[in-house]
Amino acid sequence: MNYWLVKSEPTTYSWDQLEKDGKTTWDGVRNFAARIHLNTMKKGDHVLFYHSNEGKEVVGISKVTKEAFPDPTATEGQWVAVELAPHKKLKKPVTLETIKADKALQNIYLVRQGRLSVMPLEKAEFDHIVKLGS
DNA sequence: GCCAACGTTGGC
DNA sequence: GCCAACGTTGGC
Repeated sequence: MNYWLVKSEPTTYSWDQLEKDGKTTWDGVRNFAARIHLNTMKKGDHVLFYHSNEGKEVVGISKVTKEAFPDPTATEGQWVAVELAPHKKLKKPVTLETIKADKALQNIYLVRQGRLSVMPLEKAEFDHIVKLGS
């Protein structure tokens, strides 16, 4: 089992929308590093859902329900998408501020490399964020 | 293959 | 709305 974090601007696609839809195709990723991560995702992996720009907080845990397949929105290039479904909403969102202030989370990509939209997490880091949110 | 210029993302 | 950071592109 691997652990991940994906970002979305809530004005584009929010956690609430994911809960309403029941599942979604996570497409539109056009970044080489992010693509490698999408390709590594396995069915059942847990994925933290982060709202960028508005909120700037981790709001829920989603699950990979379909492993990487060709991105239907890509007209050129070998881009991939996965399918995600909501798993559990965090009782209280974990803000970027909290994460930045937490010694155990200093090394996650979210802090070190703000622009990456799909990133891996260590199990300990994942568990820690979930704990902060419960 | 290097590096400058440019575009995009995302925090503030 | 601004700007820093970083990825990508293109000229040499």
